[in-house]
Amino acid sequence: MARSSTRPTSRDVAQAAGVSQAAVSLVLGDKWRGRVSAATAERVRDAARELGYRPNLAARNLRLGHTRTVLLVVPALTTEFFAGVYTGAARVAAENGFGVVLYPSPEGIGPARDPFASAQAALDGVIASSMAADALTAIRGDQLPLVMLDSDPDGSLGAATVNLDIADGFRQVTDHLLTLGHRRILHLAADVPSWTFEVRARELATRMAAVPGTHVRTTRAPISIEGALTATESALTAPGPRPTAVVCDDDKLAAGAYKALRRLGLRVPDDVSVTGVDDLGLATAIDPELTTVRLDAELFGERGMQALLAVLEGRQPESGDIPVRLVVRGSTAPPRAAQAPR
Amino acid sequence: MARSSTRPTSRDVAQAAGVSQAAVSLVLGDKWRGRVSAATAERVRDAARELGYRPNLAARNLRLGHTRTVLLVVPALTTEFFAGVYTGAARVAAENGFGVVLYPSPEGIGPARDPFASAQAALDGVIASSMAADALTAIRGDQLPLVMLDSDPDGSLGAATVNLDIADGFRQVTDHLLTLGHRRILHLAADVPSWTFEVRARELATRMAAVPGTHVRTTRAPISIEGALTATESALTAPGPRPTAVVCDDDKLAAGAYKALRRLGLRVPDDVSVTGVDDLGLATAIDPELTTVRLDAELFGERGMQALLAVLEGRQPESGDIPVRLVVRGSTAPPRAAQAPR
DNA sequence: CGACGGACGTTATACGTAAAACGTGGGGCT
DNA sequence: AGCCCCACGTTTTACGTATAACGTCCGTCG
Repeated sequence: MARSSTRPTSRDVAQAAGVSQAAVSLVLGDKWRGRVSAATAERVRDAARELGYRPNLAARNLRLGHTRTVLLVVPALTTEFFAGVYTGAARVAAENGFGVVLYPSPEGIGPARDPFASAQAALDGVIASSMAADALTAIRGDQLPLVMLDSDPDGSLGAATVNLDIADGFRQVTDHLLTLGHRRILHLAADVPSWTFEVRARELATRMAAVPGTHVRTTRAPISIEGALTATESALTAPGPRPTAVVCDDDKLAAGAYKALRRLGLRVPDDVSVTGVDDLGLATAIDPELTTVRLDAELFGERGMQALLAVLEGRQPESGDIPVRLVVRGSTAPPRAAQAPR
Repeated sequence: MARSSTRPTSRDVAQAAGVSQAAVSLVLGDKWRGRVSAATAERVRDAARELGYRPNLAARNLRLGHTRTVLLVVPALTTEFFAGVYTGAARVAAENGFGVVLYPSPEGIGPARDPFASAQAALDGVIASSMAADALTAIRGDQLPLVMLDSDPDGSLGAATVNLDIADGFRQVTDHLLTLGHRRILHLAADVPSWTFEVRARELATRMAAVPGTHVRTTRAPISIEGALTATESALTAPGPRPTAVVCDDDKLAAGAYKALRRLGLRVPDDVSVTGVDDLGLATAIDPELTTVRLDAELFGERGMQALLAVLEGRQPESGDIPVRLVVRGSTAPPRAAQAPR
């Protein structure tokens, strides 16, 4: 496991395998048929794996004169629509050995920059959302400087983290609902394995447990309107006293909850209060407007980048969670029972 | 204007300026103080400009051993939230001489690919949305193979285009509303200079003009809920007979129209019908669910990529617009007048 | 008057890869 | 027996850049 501080090159692999650099290139480029014996090829591959060899893309691109990479320019605000465009393009690209990189045209990114300055790539570091969990193992393969967004600060990755203070957000939500008089809460949780969602569940549970006579039920749903709809519908038609409030991990889940409640003939907020998290456009598009925890996505990104810069310069990244704020709108009100005379 | 078929290198610039390649590197790297005379430096810069010199980033990266580029890994579906994350990160990055490239973690992009395979960059070609108009001039600076999405097919750019058949979509919308009995329509148009929006206005106008006794009014709004709200509100409170239907260029505009109508005490679809374009999550999140033109974003992306591949291989890109389909939901109904007995 | 240093450049080199050009030994064919 | 060609590699080169190391020429100072 003794690794040199510098990345292994094809020459290192060659030395380890006892062959020339050219042989390594042939084997790894899968052009060795009839040029290298199968046994030698195997030895080369083993050595490459052993050393954790990754070809230097800058060198390859320079040599080849092309990059098999394509740029997709999309309007500044990456909407769901263009996310789909990207997915389709990336699929076809992958099938053809191409890669796709997104370049959202800049807006408020300082002076108008050369659209291609951003597109050089090969990486000095990585900022990763904890929700993109599947990519993480591969990321650790390289030992690139890494900053995790919204990940367990004590996680095993040993990476710097930048977190939203989502625990405080859920504290605010819980206090708001308790103050209004709610005692039975349904937690519509995102069915995604991520630290940030675990925190939400834990915070809601402990906060409620501190108040006698309260009750929390949890139901999980994928982050989609359909998923939230069915999950909420079945949770609310279950036997037992009906919750007076639905706390959702996400605005989109809240939108699904709205639809479920409508379908059940219940009104928001008169019969049931609803809260979300994010405060994107959706929160004010639905009726009534959603009481939700506002996350400052841009600040989040800035802090993530600053942390990565710190790591790259050998400094200690700034610590401290990013504050969040509950925005109270029309979807929360005192429960019926509380409105009735005692 | 006679350009060599291959990109000029720093050596070409050197030759043109009558100096060595090293001098070019010094001047362009702004490290020439006390090493090169001001006059020579000026000559070098002129030559570089003249030849349209662009440094080869692969070579630079190889030489420097770093790239000043960072990867942001986001969950597969690039949501508005992560668009904000990107914006913030990109701003800080730009201030520090870094670039940011988006890598949405793949989902349904064939076999799980190396997360970094996509991130090599330096470009073979470009796919550009016509809405990212500001970036286009710079794009033409390089003479990279270019595919435009939803752009004027006869445009001056001389680039390949891939278009949605949005004209047919608006034909379907118009016919749907005419069949229901609507005669007075408000067109809530996107205030964005783009071919695709021009087509919508034109198609609606000509289609309606073919039917006597019909009338279209147009009001423009930025693509946001707030913008749509105020535009719709003022358009509907203007003097004259009230439109019985609002045709929106976009689902988000439709959501704004909903809010304006609610504020005016009008019900959808009983008092006013509403249509949109896109059919994203928003269309079914609002109540009633929106009658809208469904655009197949993924197919759009695939076709864009295929076209670019064709251009790169010297083939003729496949032609033919991408079909779209009107999805009828609860936001359209016959107007009151048509329901009344004749 | 000799040498010294600043102004102005140039030459040479390395980054890591891909692949063309170049061996070399031995088995099979004529 | 002589030759060729195949299996199996190696040596060498080039991609375009940044920069360390190395000249010159001339004015100036001791």
